[in-house]
Amino acid sequence: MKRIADSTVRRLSVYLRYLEELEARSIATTSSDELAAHSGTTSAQVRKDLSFFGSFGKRGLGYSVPELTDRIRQILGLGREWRVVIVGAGKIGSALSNYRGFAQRGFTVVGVYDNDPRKIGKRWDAQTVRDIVELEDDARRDRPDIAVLAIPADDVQGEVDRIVRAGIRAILNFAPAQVNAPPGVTIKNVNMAMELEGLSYALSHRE
Amino acid sequence: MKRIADSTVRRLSVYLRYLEELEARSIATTSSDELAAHSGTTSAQVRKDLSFFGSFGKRGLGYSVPELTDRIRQILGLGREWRVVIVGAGKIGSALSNYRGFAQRGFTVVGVYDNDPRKIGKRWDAQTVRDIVELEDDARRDRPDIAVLAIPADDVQGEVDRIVRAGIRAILNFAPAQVNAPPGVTIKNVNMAMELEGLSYALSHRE
DNA sequence: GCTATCTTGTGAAGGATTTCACAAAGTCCG
DNA sequence: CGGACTTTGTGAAATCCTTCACAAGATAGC
Repeated sequence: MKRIADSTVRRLSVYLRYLEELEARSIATTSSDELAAHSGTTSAQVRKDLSFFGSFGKRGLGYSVPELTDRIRQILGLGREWRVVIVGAGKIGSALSNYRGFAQRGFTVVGVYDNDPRKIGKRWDAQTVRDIVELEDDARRDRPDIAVLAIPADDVQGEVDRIVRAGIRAILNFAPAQVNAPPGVTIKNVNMAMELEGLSYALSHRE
Repeated sequence: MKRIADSTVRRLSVYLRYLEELEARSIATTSSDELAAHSGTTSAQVRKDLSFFGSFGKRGLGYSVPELTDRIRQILGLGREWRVVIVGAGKIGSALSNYRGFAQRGFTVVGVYDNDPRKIGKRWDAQTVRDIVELEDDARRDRPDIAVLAIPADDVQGEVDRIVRAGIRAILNFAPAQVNAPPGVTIKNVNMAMELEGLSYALSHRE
């Protein structure tokens, strides 16, 4: 299959959220126009995005909400459980695992790790914090798919290497640091400093 | 001035982080090649990004670290204090305000708000949580520039409207919801669900 | 001062993404 | 059943962003 742009995948996520809302309200059909209005894009963009994966609508009528919801879930790979480990038993990881959409979409926390002796062994949400050095051994048993990396900026690369050695091939990185991963490992960076600086830039360049 | 791509501004942020590291190590000069290697891009991209704002290097030599650091800080609008209010006294806001780069780059928390009576009046980091209904009045006195919106997905739009009424023109939104702002107000969305779904998509579409 | 070498700054080319615009397919109603 | 209307799916055009490639400016060594 042709490579799909990152921006397309992100928009599918947004469409899905609105579709779930429609489903909860028992609304049976929607249109590219309506999806666009609630997703901050245009109807042509919605149709183009969906067209990469098939044609799910009916001309003149629009899209069946349950069907399109299912299709997008399938496209995004949300039809199964994803096993997640959180590296860094701090506030960000906690916010994430308490987020109700997290479990709802099939993401399950199978372990929480830290390197701080004061945290190891303590209760943290529904988990007990484990020593980060045990990640590689544990991974053989727990088979996590995704690591959420939420540690301070120091030695981010070392932890990325450890995660990769543990056989995990997807990382959500909250540390404000640039990291390299071998090919075959996907990293998404969420960088609050960068976003704030983007706002600072926007505020500074108003005419 | 010509409109600058969002991606360019984000990369400037990354360059700045590396430059600060070089500065801390008292290294006097660097090159587009070196900046690129530490920022996950190419040297041509670095030079092109900088060229939108001027020419800061010396041919054959590279860039002066202190000078380029200053210039990028200026471009990003980091030469001044930015007054920030946090709406939603939860873990995300707390993680953000405890992040050491936050104060370092001139972002100051001038108020924390919530609508939960159990939180209002309580201590939260170095602040006392105030009632969200007071935001508009307080803003006249505190003159915040940026609002960090970190509440659950319900009624995000209502809070955005309140923030805009309070005269704040930049919002960093952590709520997993699409929001509309009037022109002149900049919103950056940080959406963890979206990022996770992006990873799910990547894991599902490996050959 | 001359040559070899380095690295920037930047037009032009190439590639990717978004927008346009319209034929095709379906519904609705008289 | 036919005409008016709606909305999709998609090539083509337009726009935006990245990469290429190289002249020009600067240094260093002899």
